[in-house]
Amino acid sequence: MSASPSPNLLRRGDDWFTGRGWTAFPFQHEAWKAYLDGKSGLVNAPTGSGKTYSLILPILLEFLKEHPDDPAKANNGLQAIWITPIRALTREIQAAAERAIEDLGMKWRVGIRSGDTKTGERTKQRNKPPEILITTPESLHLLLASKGYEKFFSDLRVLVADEWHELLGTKRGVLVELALSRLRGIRGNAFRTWGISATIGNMQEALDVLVPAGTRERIIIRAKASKETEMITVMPDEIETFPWAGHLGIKLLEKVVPIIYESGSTLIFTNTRSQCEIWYQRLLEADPDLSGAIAMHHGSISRELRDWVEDALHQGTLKAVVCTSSLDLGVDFRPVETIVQIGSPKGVARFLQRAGRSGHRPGAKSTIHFVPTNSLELLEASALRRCIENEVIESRIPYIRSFDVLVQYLVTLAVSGGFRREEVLKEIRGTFCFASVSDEEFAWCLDFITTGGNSLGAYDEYHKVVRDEEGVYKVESKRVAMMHRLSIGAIVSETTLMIKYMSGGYIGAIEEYFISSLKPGDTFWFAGRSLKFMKVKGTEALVKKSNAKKGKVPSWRGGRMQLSSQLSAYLRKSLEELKLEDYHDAELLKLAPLRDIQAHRSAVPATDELLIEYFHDREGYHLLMYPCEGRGIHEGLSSLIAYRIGQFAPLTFTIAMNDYGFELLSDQPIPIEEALGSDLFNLTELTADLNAGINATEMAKRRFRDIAAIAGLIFKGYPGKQKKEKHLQSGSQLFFDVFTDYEPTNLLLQQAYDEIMTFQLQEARLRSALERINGQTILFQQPRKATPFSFSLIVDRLRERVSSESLQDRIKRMRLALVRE
DNA sequence: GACCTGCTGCGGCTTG
Repeated sequence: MSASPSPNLLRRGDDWFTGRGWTAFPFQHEAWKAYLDGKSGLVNAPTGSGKTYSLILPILLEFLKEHPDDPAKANNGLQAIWITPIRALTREIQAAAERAIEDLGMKWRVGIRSGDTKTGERTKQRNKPPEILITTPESLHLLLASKGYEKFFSDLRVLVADEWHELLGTKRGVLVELALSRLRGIRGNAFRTWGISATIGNMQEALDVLVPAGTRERIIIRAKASKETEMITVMPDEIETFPWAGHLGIKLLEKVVPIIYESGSTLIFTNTRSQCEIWYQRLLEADPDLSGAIAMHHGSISRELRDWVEDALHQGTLKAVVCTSSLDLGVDFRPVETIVQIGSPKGVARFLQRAGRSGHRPGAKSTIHFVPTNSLELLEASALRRCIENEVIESRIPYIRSFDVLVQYLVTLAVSGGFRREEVLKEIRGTFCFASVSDEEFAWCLDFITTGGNSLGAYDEYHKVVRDEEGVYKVESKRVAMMHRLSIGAIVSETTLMIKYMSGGYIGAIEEYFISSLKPGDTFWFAGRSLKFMKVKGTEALVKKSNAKKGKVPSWRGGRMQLSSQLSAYLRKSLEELKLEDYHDAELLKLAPLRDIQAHRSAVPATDELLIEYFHDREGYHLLMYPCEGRGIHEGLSSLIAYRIGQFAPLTFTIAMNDYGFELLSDQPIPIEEALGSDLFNLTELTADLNAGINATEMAKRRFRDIAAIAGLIFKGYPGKQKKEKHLQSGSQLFFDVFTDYEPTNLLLQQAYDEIMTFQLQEARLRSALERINGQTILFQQPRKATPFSFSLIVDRLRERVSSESLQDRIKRMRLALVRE
C-alpha cells in the first residue's frame, strides 16, 4: 500500500505506522514534532526501538508540507546527511529510508557514500546528489576535500549523527564536529543537527558537543521504556578449586555448552581475539557435535568470512558465534536469544550493550550470562549487578584541542577550494573541541601546514599549503592532494600482514611481531583453522592447511580495557559487603571461603580503608596496595609511590598493576612504615612527583605515533602497500626527537603529553583517588605469604617477564615455597 | 590448585 501523502500526515501518523505493522512510540512523535518545530537535538533510544524512523520521517514530512502538490518532485538536491560509525549500518538505514519514501509515494533517492561506493556511483552522486546521503565521518571529510563541495551541500537542511555515543569520546567524533562547523558555515540558519545515542552518563554533554549552544533551540528526547536486563552469573561449583588468577575462563567451559543447547541462537563475547580463538577450539573439543553449528567472529578475520558468519547467524543456520566486540554493533540480527560474556566486561555500558543484543525487540527482556574467569571476577559480577540495578552508567569523555585532527582538517579544506583564515577560525571556535584555541595556536597550525613550522622549514614536503595573494590557503600540488586524500581519518591501525593460502584466498590479518615468532613449517591456529606457516611475501603471510592438532594461537596488540570508575566504585562497595559478611547476592556468598582465607592471612578492606600488604619471600620484598581504582590510575599511583619511597632509600622496584591494585617488588627491604608516617599520599607535590616518577617521555613518544600519523607527518603508504611498522615507528620517533630538541612548544608534541595525562594517567581521577585515600584508614598487614588478593598481581607480573612454559615452573616453585612455610 | 590476554572502527593510488 502507498499512503497518499498529505501535510496532515503527522496527525494521522499512527494509522500510517500501524498500517505497516510498526508501532509508533511516544518518543517518535516527540521527535517528529521537535524536528518540525525547527529544533536540533538528541534522541536517546535503544537499538530496535524504531529510532531511525524517529528522524527519517520528519525529514520527509517537512518536505511534503512545503511541497504538498508535488510530492514526486525529483532533483531537490541533497537534503539530509546521515552519519554512521560503521559501513555495515549504512545499508540498513538505506533500506529503512527507502521503505518510508515508498510509503509516502515520494521519489527521493537514498545514496551511500563510503569506501564501498564505486567510482562511477560517486561521479553520479556528485552530478546529481541523492536527497539523503548515508555516510561515515571519513567519507564526509573526503567530500569536503573535493572541488565544489559547497554547491553539493547547498540545499542541505539536516545532518543526523547515528550511534553518536560511539563517536563521542573519539577523534572520529572530532571529525564530525569539524565537518559540522563547515556545514553550518555554508548553510547558516537553514541547518539542523540531530544525534541518536544510546544511554551514556553524560547525555547533556553529548548534545553540547554535537549541537553547540546558541546555534538553534535544542532538545533531548528520551525513549522512556527502559530495557529490562537479567544477569545470570555462571557459578563455579566450588570456589576452592576455582582459579585465583587468569583471564581465560576455560574452567567453566562445560557450563557454557548447555547454555548453547538450550537456546536457539547464542552470542559468546570474549575480551580478546586470542581468547576468542581459544574458546572456539575448546568448545569444539568439549563437544564435537557443535561442529558446523558454531563459528567465530573478530576484527582480524577477513570481511568475507565475517560476512558469511553474520549471514549464517541471520538465517539461523548457526547456533552460536564466539566473538569479540566486533559484534557489539552492526548487522541487525534476527534477535539473538542468549548472550554469554566471558570475563569481566570492565564497564557497565559495554555489558548492557552486549546484553541488548538479545531480546532485540521493544519491551523484550535481555538476558546475559556472565562467566567469571577468576575468583575476583565474582566480586565484579556483584558490582556489575548493583550498577545495573542503580542505573549507573559510564560517560564518554569528548576530546578537546586535538590539534592533529585540526591540522588534517585544514589541509582537507585546502585540497578542495581552499579556505580563508578568519572564516575557518570562527567556525572551529564554534566547536566543543576547539572553542579555546587562541590566535597564536591557530597561527601555529597555519604555519605548520604552510612552512612546516619552526623545525621542518627546510623540508619541502611539509610545505603542503600555500597562501595566495587573496589570502586563500590552498594545496597546489596534485601529489600532496592525492597523498592527503589517502590519509584522511583518525584511526591509526597496527600494520598487519595478510594471511593467505598458497593457493589463494585471504583469511585475515595478523601482526608482524607474531609472524616473526614463527619459523616456516610452524603451525598456528587462526579463524578456527589449523594453518602451516610457509613464508612471508611482501605484505602477505602465506600458509597451507594443516592437520596438526596443536599450534600457537596468535595474539594481537589491542587496546587495554580498564575497569571504569563507576564499576570501580561499586567494586569497593562489594568488598565492604564481603568484609561484613553481608552476603546479599549469590556471587558474594560463593566467595565466602576465599574471604576467610584473605581475612585470615591479611584483611578485607571496607570502603573507608586502604589495604596495604607487605611480605618477604624468595622473590624479594613485596609491597601491595589495593585502591581498586582501575589499571590506569594504578599505573600513575604506583610510579608516584615508588618515587616517594625512593626518597627514603635508593631502591629499584619492579612494578606490576591490575584493576584492583599494584605491587612494588624490591630485592631490598622497603622502609614502608617510615614512608607511611611521612604523608606518602600527599596531593601538594602530585604533579611534580608524578613527572619525576613516571617516564612521561617514553609514554608520550608512544602516544605521538598516532598523532603524527593523523597530522599527516607520516605517510602510511599506498593502499595495499603499507609501510613496515618499523618505518612508521622510527619516523614518528624522529619527529618526536626533533620537536623535543628544536621546538618544545610544538602543539602536536604538547598534545602527546596532554593525552597521556588525560587518558592514560587520568590526572583528574588520580587526584580524586588520592583525596579519597587521604581520608581512609590504612590497613597495614604483614601476611606470611601471598594472599588471594595479591595472587593475580604476582602471576601477571611473572607472565610479563617469562614465557608461558617457564611460567608453569615458576608457579610450581611458588606453590612449593608456600607449602614449605 | 592456582598460567596461555589485551576490542572496535574507516579510507585510499599509480602505471603498466
